[in-house]
Amino acid sequence: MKTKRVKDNSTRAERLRQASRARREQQKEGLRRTILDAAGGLFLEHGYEDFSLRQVAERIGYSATTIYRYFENKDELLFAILYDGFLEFGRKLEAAAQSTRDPLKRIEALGRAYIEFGLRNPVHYQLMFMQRSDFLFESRKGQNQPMIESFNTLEEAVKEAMEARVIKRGDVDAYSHALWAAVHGLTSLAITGGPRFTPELLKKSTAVTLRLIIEGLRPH
Amino acid sequence: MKTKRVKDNSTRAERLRQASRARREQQKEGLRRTILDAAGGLFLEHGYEDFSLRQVAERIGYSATTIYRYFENKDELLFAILYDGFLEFGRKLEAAAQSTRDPLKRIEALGRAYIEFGLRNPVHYQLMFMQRSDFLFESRKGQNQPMIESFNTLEEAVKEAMEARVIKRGDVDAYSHALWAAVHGLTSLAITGGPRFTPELLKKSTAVTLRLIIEGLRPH
Amino acid sequence: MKTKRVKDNSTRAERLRQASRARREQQKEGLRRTILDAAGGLFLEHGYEDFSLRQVAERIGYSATTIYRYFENKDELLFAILYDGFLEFGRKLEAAAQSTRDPLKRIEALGRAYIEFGLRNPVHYQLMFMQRSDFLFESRKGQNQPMIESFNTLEEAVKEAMEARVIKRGDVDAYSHALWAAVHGLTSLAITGGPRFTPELLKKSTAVTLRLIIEGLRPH
Amino acid sequence: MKTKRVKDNSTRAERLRQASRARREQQKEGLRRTILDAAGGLFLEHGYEDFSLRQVAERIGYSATTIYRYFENKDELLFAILYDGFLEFGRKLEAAAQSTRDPLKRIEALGRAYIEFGLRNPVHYQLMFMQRSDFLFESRKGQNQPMIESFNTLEEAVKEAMEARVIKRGDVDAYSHALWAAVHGLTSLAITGGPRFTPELLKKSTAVTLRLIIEGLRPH
DNA sequence: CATGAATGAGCATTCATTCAT
DNA sequence: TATGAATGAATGCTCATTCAT
Repeated sequence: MKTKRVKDNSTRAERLRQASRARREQQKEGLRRTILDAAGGLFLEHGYEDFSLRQVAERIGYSATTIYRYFENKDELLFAILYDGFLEFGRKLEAAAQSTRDPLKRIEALGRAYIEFGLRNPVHYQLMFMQRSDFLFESRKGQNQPMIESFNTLEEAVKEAMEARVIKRGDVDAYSHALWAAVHGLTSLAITGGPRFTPELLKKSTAVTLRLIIEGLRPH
Repeated sequence: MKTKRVKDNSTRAERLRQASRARREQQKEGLRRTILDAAGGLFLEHGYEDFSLRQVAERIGYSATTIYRYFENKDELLFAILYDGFLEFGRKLEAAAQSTRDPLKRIEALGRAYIEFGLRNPVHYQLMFMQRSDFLFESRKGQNQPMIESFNTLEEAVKEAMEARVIKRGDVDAYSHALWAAVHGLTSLAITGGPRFTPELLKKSTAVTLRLIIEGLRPH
Repeated sequence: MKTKRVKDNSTRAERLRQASRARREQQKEGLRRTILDAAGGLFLEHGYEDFSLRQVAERIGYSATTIYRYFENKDELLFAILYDGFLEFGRKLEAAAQSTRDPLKRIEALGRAYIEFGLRNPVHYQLMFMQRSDFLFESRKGQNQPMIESFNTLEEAVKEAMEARVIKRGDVDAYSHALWAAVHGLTSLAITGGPRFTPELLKKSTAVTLRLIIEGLRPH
Repeated sequence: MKTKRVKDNSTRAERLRQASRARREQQKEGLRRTILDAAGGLFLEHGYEDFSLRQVAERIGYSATTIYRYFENKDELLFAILYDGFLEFGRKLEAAAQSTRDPLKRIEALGRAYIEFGLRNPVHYQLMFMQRSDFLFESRKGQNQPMIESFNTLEEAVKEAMEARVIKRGDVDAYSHALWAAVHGLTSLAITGGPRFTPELLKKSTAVTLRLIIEGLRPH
């Protein structure tokens, strides 16, 4: 909604300098990345709706048309962000899963990794889990594999813990979703909540949430 | 005001006029609701961004201009939805809080009421908790009371339960947020998740989530 | 142009009070006048373009529809202002003409009266002489008599002064137009000029302009 | 910039590219002018209020959006006209001032130049002197220099004439404004007056007005 | 590889006006 | 006498996208 749009306060000169920097970076890494990053930035600052290719173009100091060299259209660009997000997300969860052999600690590690990912990559997180993004997958059936795999990592951990008898017997699927819900709830509230969620509150709540869930999962 | 002036010896004409006015007012209220509902529907279908007064108008079969008779502008319309949501939300939580005297059961009831509200009013829920809606409150300082009260209801329940020693001692604030996060996580995932979250899965997960949290909260 | 529009700073309450006052006045004098006055006020404040029946209606505390009881449409309202202006203008010039028997002083008196009218009735003056108002006369052929008469008053005075040999012989028409131009120039600059034309400057310039013209008109 | 790098051994391709760019730029400047002219035309025909970018677009046979490639927004377009006007106006006055060394003739020349400018550029003149155009300068502080300079040219001429004793001693400021008022009066009446001001009448009145003022200014 | 030119569609909002009551 | 309800048309402006170069 226009109402929300905040005019970019940076002067034209500043924007150009930024753009120039962007150009330099591009030589190293490819314009594609630059676009992706700029898009992410805008996303974060102005939200989903006030995110236009035009603005991305201006920010990176290239013409709007140029973006079309790298992404077929807006959705494609959005999908690229989304997909990148899922890849990184998968990597982080995997790493967490392998960080310990203790099934219970693994669950906790997964939870922490999840939350941390969201807080560090709010743009991706929003696109991945807080927005209707079905339409982005529509013409890309099967490409949502990464999301499924990530959930599998979680589920696997729950199953193993259950088999190791360190958590109560029960419906693995339901347990996994409950776990997911808990960490997602915290993450998304933190992202949307703005100033309400101070770092301290967040830390406290994270610890408590994870402890509660783990505690709840334990036998007895 | 004329109603007050005459006691009962209003002429037939007057009574008719009154009736007519009442009817008109009811009609007016009617269209207002219609608009609100249509807006909600669009919101749900197309998401936050693709929601325009134009579309609302078309959907209800009125001209776009007409909407302005009922809402001063787009934000006002959005705010109306939001506000309605908070009122109903508050009512539901309050009702849940008073549905039982057992502190532990009260917490569970609150959780269930929360989730249920979200699932039954996804439009409102999205606007209330899944979107940056600060800007709607910006020019309406003080009107976000309902939101605060609702959270208080939750916190109060946690505090009482703690005082009654049915849950572990601990940081009330953190516990409350953790509880909130858990129910919000489930609710929001269910809303965004689309078909993935089947009614059964949802039911299962809800039960499990609440049990986990409650279990986790219990002493020992 | 919207750019120029300045939001009405008065609170709603104030506006209502104003409206109520307007209502009372109406009982004495007729709503027609109230509308005319409010229209003039808006005209003055917001300029020609940002002048809407809607705003007039709001200002006087009546519905927009009501205005149509008194004026067939916007142009009619505009014309009424214009016409009123010409009537009053004619009266003022006539009075000035009859205020003295000295032909030279009469010319000066006319000039002063002209300028004074413009400064006291800037709204009317703008509509009468500073705007394309042909279209208002289009369907009212013959109703622009007052304007012609006013000019005649001027021309008559010039002619008499010439016959009385107190001013140089010459083209009466050209002299009259030159005189008109001089006072119009001052008046219109003063109206548009905003703060540039301070009261002092105005006074000085008025005196000088009239003296210059009169001086120039004198034989030798 | 490439033009600078190679001395003359530019390849044929490069030269072509240069030419193409130049042509394009010329075309660009061309369309800019076309827009400006069309805007001016509309202005003249329909007046200030009924002047919309849409209409300009339609008139030149381009989409409304296209205009935004050439002018950031409506105000910018208006300002461009205004500014062009002031530049040309300044040039014309300056030329008139330098056309003679006789102080009295210079004043007359300035007056003639003024009127002539107005009649030849009615659009610009209206925007410059017959309309509230402050708001266009609002965000462009300091850019209204040309207007001030022009008035200075006038005032300077008056001052010099006074020092040369060819006009009466008196308040330079007041004299200048009186002079300005006289020529402005004639010019603006001619512009608004439509058919009433025939070329002959205009010529006559111009001559008379200037003679009157000059005559009035002369000592004795 | 990158751009400039251009557009059609859309949006929020305001306006003059009509009609039934 | 006055109003509430409603509308079609217009406005300034932004957006995603295409096309030729």
